[in-house]
Parts: sequence; C-alpha cells; structure tokens
Amino acid sequence: MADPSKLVRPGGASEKRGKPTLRTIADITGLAVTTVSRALADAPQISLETRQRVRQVALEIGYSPDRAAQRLKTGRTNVIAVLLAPHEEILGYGTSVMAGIARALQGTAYHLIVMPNFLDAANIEAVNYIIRNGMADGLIFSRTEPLDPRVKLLSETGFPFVTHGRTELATTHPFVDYDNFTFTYEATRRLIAKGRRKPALISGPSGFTFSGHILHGFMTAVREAGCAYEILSGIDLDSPAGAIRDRIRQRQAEKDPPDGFTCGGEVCALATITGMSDCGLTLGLEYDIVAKQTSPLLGAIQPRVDTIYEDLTETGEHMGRILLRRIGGSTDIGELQLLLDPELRFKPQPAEVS
Amino acid sequence: MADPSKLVRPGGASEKRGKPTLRTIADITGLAVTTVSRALADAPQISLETRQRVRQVALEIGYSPDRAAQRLKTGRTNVIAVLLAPHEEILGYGTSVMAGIARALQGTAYHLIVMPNFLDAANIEAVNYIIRNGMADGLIFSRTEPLDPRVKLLSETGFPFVTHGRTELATTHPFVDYDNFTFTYEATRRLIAKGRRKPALISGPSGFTFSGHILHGFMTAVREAGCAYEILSGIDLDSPAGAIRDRIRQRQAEKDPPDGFTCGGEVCALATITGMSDCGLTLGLEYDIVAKQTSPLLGAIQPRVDTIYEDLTETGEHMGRILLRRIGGSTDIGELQLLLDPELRFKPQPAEVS
DNA sequence: CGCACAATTTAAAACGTTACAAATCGCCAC
DNA sequence: GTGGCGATTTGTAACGTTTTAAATTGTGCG
Repeated sequence: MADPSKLVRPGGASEKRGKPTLRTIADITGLAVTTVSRALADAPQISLETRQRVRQVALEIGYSPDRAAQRLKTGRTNVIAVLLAPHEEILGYGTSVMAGIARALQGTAYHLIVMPNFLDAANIEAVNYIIRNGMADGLIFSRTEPLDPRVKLLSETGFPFVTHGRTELATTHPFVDYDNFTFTYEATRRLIAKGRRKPALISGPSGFTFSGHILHGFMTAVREAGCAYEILSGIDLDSPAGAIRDRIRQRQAEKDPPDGFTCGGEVCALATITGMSDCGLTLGLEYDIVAKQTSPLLGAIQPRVDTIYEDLTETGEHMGRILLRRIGGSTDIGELQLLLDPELRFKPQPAEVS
Repeated sequence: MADPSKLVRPGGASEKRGKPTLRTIADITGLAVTTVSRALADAPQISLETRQRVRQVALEIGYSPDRAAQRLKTGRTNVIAVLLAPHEEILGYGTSVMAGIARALQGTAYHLIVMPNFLDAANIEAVNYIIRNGMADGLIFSRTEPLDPRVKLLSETGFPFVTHGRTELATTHPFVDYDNFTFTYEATRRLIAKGRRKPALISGPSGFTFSGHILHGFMTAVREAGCAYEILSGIDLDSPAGAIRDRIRQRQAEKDPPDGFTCGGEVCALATITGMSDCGLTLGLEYDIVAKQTSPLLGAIQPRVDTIYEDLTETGEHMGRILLRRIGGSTDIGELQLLLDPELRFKPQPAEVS
C-alpha cells in the first residue's frame, strides 16, 4: 500500500486543470508513475490485474501520452516525413500517395509531415537536414535517379526510408515501384495489335530511373515487332500540356508521322489528342493512344482512351507499411521491396452511346 | 569567469557524440546553459557581445534546438495541422493548397502535418482530437458549411484556425475564400454575352457554403438578364466525370436543352464537353462553357474553354500567413479574413493554329 | 525462524529546453 | 568604505515520459 501521506503531492490529484498525465493516473490508482508507465507498455513484470486496472483508468479519463515527452526521452519522433517534389502539384499525384501513406499509418503512433522541396536542385539538402536534426523516424520520397544521391546518403547513415522508384545502386534499399517497363511494353504492343505501324513514345523526363524503364519497354516492343517507331524529341512527360500539343501538331505536318502514341500520363494523353485533333485526326480512326491512368480524369473524355491503370494510393499504402517494417528493424529485403504489376484494364466507362 | 573545475561535468565537452545541444555551446563558450538559451532568443538582458558570440558558435557547430524539448517545456508544438478531405485526392487540390501553406511556413519554426479524414462523417472527431491532445498550434481545413460544427467547436475553444471557405455563423473567424458568387455571376454573364439563351449550372455539392454562393451568383446573372436558365438536377461538382457526361447527354435528348454551362471545375467542364460531343455538338458553335480553372489541365484541350482562374497555391499561402498571425495573437479580424477576387482572364494558350 | 528467491512495485535520474528567482559584478554616490 | 543600483549572468526547477537500479513484498524451504 502506498503511504497515504504521499497521496498529496504538489500538482497531484488536487489540480483538475490540463490534460491527464501519467501522474494523474498514478494519483487515482495509488500506484507510482513508473508502474503506470510500464503497465501501459504491457510490461510482463507488472501484474496482469494492475495492467488492466491502469488501462481502464486511462481509458476513462481519456489519457493519451504526451508526444513531446516521449520523443524527448526515447529519441523517437513518431514522425514520417514525405518529400514533396514540385512536379507533384499537378493532378493529385502527391495527394493520392499521401492518402495511401496516411492509411498505412492509421492506428499507429506515427504522424505524417510534409516537407515540400523548394530548392530547385535535388532535395539532398532537405534529406541531410532531416537526418542531422532527427526530424523524423523515416522518410519517403519519389522520382529516384539511377545513382540517387539521396539514397546513397540515407543508406550510408542507416536512416530508414522507402523510395517510390528504383535505383541502380549496388546497395539494395526499400522501394515500391510500378513496373513501367511492362507498362510501356504492353501499351506499345497494344498499339501494334490495333494495326498501328509507327508507334511513338513520349519519354520520361531525363535523369530518372523510371524514364529508362519506359524507354526500354517501348524499345523492346517495337524491336520484337520489327516495326517503325519514333521517340518524340523536344518534349517529355513533364512538359506543359501546351508544349506537347504543339509538338504533336508540328510533327504531323512533317513527313512520315507516327500513328500511335504511348503516353505515360493523363495530361500528356489529353494534350496529344488535342494536338491530333488540331490536325483533323480522330482517335481510333487515324491513330491510337494507350495511356497510363492514375485518376478518373480520362473517364470524362471522348473518344475512349485505352488505358493501363496505376493505383497511387495503393502505392502510398505499400510505402507506408514497408517503412514501418523497416523502422521496426526488418532487414529482410524481400518484404521491403515491391514491384507493382500494371493493371491491364480498360477504364470504367459510363453507359455506352448506342 | 567560469570556475575551471566546472568545465568538466558529466556529459560535458568530453562527449563528442550526438547532435549539439545548448550545453555543448555552454561548454565551448564557458557560459551557463541559461545564458546561451536567452542569447539565442535575443533577450535584451544579454549583452550584445555575448549574443553575437553565442550565435557564432551555434552556427559553427550546426546547432539547432531540439523540437521535442522546446515543445515539452513551452507547450507549443510548432506544428500546423491540415485536415485533408477525401474529395481532395483528385486534381491536385490538396497538394496545391499544401504547397502554398508550406511556402508561408517556410523559414518559420512550423512544420506541416497532414491529417487525412478517413471518417465519412464530418471530421469533427479529428478536430476534437487535435484540440484535446494539443497536437498542433493551429488548424487549417476546407469545405466549410454555413453552420460548420468544426468552426463552432474551435471558436468556443479559442483554438487558432483558418478555414478555406466562409460560414454563416454569428461569430466571425479567420478564413480565406474565393469569391464564388462573382465567379458564377461573371461566368454566366459571359455565357449570355456570347448569345446563349439558356445557361445551365452544375451546382456545388449540397451543404457547403460555397455551393450557396455559386447558386446565388448564377441566379443573379440570369435574373438580371431575364433569360431562361436551368440548374441541372441529379449531378453536382463532386459527381464522377462519367455521371456528369451521362447526365449532359441525357438532358440534350429531352426538349428545350440548355446551350451554355457554368462549370465550377475542370473535370466537370471536360465531362460536359464530352457529353455534348456525344450528341454531335461542338463547343463554341452550338454551345459555350465558362469554367473555373485551377490547373494547367484545360490548357491541353481543344477547343479552347473560356475560364476564370483560381490560384489554389496562393490560397494556401494566404491561409498559412493568416494562421501564423492568429497564432501570434492577432485578433484584428481585418487581417485575418481574405476574400479573393476571381481573376478574369483567359487561360494561357499555346500558339494558335493558323 | 530466517534466508534466498521470485514477483511486483518503486524511487531517482535523465532527455534538452525555458521560466523564475537569485547571484555576481562594476561603479557611483553618500 | 559602505550601500545601492543597473547591467549581466547564473543555478534550480520544471515540462511528462522512460530507463536503470533498487526496494518492497510474498513464498517456499532448510
């Protein structure tokens, strides 16, 4: 039994103010703060009965641990940081992925903080800052380069992270990636299967790993088929819609233009359609497009665009889960890497026009 | 001068490990921890010389204060929370706004945490949780209702917040809003000026304040002109693109269909064009659209859509700044509320087809 | 009866910071 | 010289938690 005289301590049960702390529970149950702490942690050395009683009281008074105090003591921040690149402002990439990450973090003690990248340069500075200042327990970012310096830095430091995208570094690291090789390979094969004789690729922005995959898939398909092909110069998937539209129009005015387009994004597909339309050409008649679909957007337009799906929210959820595993100490690379298959499906369509 | 014997303290200058703390600086300068703390806070009671020296040393060793310790001591979290609604996953609304908020927070001690709203119901639960657990110093959310319970709760509590959108509550509160009345008013007037005889409105989702403004602006314009009009039933701006497209098509098959559309969003405009196109009707010939533009998306399509601009990143930046002011103690409602004028401009166009 | 041992509980220290009150110093007036 | 004042600096305590080590019980056994 606790010495009754100890029940009256400064700042003890007498003060009703403020949110409940371990001490509040200690005062109520007559236990020591330490005991309460360990009881809530389900430490086996605390008797089952005590654990249950403490848990009960905690629930009743609506206790929740002070994050700052926990963080100060343990050094763990319970924070996951996401690096947001400028390109992600468009078309909901960022929000979809974040919603997925947040879903994975749901029910855990982790919060999601967003670090937008204002620097035009690689966001290696931001990464460095996060590591040095211990601002998070884990990091998520996208658009990896084959020899990504962020990945290098994080790997050397041993800081837990997951990338959206692969690298070509010797050291393996956790990632989630979409199989962009298969995407462009299948997309281009579909164009050829539709009878198109000269598929064109709007390539990925240079420097990123996925751009290589996109190119490789395209080249594999056209070489297998032995058909003519073209990689559209002067534009890429990051180009503004207007620029893509102009380039498409311009190319059609020259000789031997392509009659099929592999588009890695929705805005790109839309711009292509518009550019072709400027030239009086109709999708499905004079040319075809196979595009990647990451939002319901293309469902809105006519004529129907043939698409291959990528679920960005699911991607985010996988990244979140993998990061939690990594933070939890897992080094089993098998459960820390994930290559997602393109979902080969036609977009959901509204009722057909009869 | 410090007593030399005190220079050797447990955990003092002897340990080179870990990130620098106030104590590290204290050991180097020979000052007390307290002095260093206040020097960095630029307290006037500390001599200018000391302040400069401390600042210099802090810079050299790369000191940055421990957020957890500051938070524990002061009770301030240095965190701004953003409530992310499910609808914001599409078309970059969320990311644009967040990028703006982050820009406003740039250079301050504040971090941005994202709280996605998984509950289908109003996110009053999330708000309550944030207040009760002191998880942030301020809150930002969108899609206010006229009698928004979140606003009520936050106002009663005195918790700093800014909304994207107004309410009709008696108590004033900080907000940033886009003038949707003027948007639909001007948009609809433009339709009429183009010679359209029966403008139609795709209304906002019911229950939100901005939906009322949209309706009001539309009604004012058509009443002033004394023309026929229609509010399309069965769909709203949150409807999936396919549903809007179907509804448009269906409506055109009935008698006395509208020949102008006021569209509060880009996907909505796209779906409308597609639905009309299904019926063999061409934008600019048989009908017109005036749409709200929040991304470069509509720049990609043909024919040109007449748009009125809303800058969501700017909105976010204003919200961030206002929230900082509010947290700073400002109660001057004049600098805490902002109604943004619609920018009446045609979208930037690529080179014309000659 | 006393001692060892396991099972539980406890006190004290520490994480890095800031707030409060108190101490030190130089210097001038009396 | 002593007292006092302004200008600086300092020690101590505290925020709420976890960790380490130690104390307190109860129990069985020689």
